[in-house]
Amino acid sequence: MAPKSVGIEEVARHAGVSLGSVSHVLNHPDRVSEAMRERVMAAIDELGFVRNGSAARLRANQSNAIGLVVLDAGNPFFAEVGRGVETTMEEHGYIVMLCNSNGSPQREEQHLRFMEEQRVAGLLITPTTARSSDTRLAALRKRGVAVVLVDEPVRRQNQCSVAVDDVRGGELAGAHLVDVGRRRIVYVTGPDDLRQLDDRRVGLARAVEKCSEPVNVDVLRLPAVNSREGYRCVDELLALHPDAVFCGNDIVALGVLRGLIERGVAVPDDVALVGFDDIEFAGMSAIPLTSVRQPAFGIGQAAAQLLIEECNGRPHEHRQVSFEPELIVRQSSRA
Amino acid sequence: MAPKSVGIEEVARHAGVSLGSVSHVLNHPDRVSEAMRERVMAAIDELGFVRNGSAARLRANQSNAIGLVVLDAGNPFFAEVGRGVETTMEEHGYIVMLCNSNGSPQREEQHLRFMEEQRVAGLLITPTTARSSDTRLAALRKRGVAVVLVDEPVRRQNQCSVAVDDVRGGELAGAHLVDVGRRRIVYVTGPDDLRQLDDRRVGLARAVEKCSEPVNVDVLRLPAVNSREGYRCVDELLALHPDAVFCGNDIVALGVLRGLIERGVAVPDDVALVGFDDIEFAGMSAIPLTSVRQPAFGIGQAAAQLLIEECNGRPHEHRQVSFEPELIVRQSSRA
DNA sequence: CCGCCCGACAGGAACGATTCAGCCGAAGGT
DNA sequence: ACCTTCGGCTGAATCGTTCCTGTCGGGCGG
Repeated sequence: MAPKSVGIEEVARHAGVSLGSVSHVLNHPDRVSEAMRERVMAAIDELGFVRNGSAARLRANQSNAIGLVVLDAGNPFFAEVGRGVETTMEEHGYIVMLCNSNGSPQREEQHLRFMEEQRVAGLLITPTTARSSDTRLAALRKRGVAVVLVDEPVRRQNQCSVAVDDVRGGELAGAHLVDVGRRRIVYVTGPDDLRQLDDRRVGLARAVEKCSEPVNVDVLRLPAVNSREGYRCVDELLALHPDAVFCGNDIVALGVLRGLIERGVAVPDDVALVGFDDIEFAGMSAIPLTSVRQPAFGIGQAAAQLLIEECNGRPHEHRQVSFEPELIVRQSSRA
Repeated sequence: MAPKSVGIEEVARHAGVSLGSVSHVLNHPDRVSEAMRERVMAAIDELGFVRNGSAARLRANQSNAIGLVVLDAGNPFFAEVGRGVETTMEEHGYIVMLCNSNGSPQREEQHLRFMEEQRVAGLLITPTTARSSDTRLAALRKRGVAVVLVDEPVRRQNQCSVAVDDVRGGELAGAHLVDVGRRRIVYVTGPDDLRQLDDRRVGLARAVEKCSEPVNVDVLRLPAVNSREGYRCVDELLALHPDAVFCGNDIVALGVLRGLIERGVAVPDDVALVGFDDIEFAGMSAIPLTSVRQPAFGIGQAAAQLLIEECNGRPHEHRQVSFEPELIVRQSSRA
């Protein structure tokens, strides 16, 4: 079937030059004469030669690809982060391989191993759980792979990271809900090991403590953080008789919102609703959603920038970039 | 700096066995004794060995990775297709590399070349434009790479493809709008070379022709197919005085919807609105959006299935899978 | 005119895993 | 007791590039 894949050698023969010269044309066009370049290029086109990246990397022991492992590629927030990463990486000649861990440590593990086998130059990752990822990431770093944590806070000083202060974000949301007079808040979160979601809960709790009147906070834990689960949990949610609901992210909030509307619950009059991320659709939902904005695109860009610095191996100081979250108040929680 | 990356040879030495045996343990665990396997595994763990995928592929000249190149990774429709692909591929031990062409042929070209250099086993692609992609895809196929077109209709019989009948989808939408008494329809589309969007327009035109009364159809072309552009174009859109708007996809429709609402246009009374794709958020928007559903997850699964068949090289007959679109009527276009 | 230097190219040794032919020793058949 | 067989293992050849070392010829200074 395969028409004897053509290698650099055949190109050389066809152009009547040596093997090494072909390589030079490809990698150091400035070091060869014009005539040579043209001859070789002609042969390449004619034979339809494509360089074998595996062989090249085997020899060079590094590639121009970087890996991006996200928690949920279907979440517009991460899609936007990805766009930021790609934009920056493209400018620097890197290729981005996007992998989706779907919040599953096993899948994450699988992807990381693959990346490691591919000898990627660097890795951007939103870890599923700090514990499970730490050892593998340490191993990667020891092997010389640059690693930048995305959407993960300063844990230790020995690594680069980009994050939004999730606690602060939760606090903003909580303070706002208390402000508009809510006293029975339910926090809707996901599987118990997602750090971001937990930090937001902590922030909420902190804001609530500052209130002079007593405020009740319940937590509703979903098996997965997506619209469907948000929609499904509404009965359970209403059983807690909240006057406000704060969701760990917008896609859950949108699911919840739909459920509330279907049951005739008035938003925000009966129940105020606040999400997190401020994805594009938050402002377009049935009742425009109050949300805590994260600068997704900027996060991606910043992470890519850090990774590039680290890849270039300059005497590199690990840095932690932190973005401030911003509360965007819309109709779903107005007084 | 890298601590002398450990190779298979060092593992062999450490375990006191031959180099070939280590390879056997990794690739044909059934052909070696229990004792050997344990010894080698211990050495691997101890040294933190990770196989060099480049070397392996160089020798084998094929990998277990497949590429997925989509038009817009930020569009929930493609995200869902991606999920379908990943789910199926994972079951068969393949790794999916997701690349985003963002509708740009250059970027697509860049990604395709990268994939080719990587010697991926197969490729799933939603081409930007048929013309620009055709020659490169043909080259890939000639080189023995399986290629399946995603969301692209039966163009020729010599390739696999998975698609939804976009013309039919457009027809469904058009017939519906005519049914609910609309006579001044604007079709909102994107850059002129996107096949899907054009097919939908053709379907719309076909439906309109069947109407006994005269129906006016205008076309509004946006520079990009996203919410922002949809939102921006509303003034221009309203200048055409439509009583119905059909958008090439849901994300544009959601942008348009937001613009209409802000301007106090009553939906569906003044203007009926229909989208395409039926993404998850369509049903959750300010005014639930009528949309033409595509089974995104199923499309991804089917495409992956075809690709796997083709990869396995069985005497493979190229097949074209076609899904039927389904009109989901919601409030945005109800009579 | 001779030697030197320099640019342009040729040739070949890695890179690390795979795989195949071959080897060895034990078990089984005659 | 000898030959065959077979499982389990070894070692070397191999994949396609890269990059370093060598060679060759021409230009230039002495």
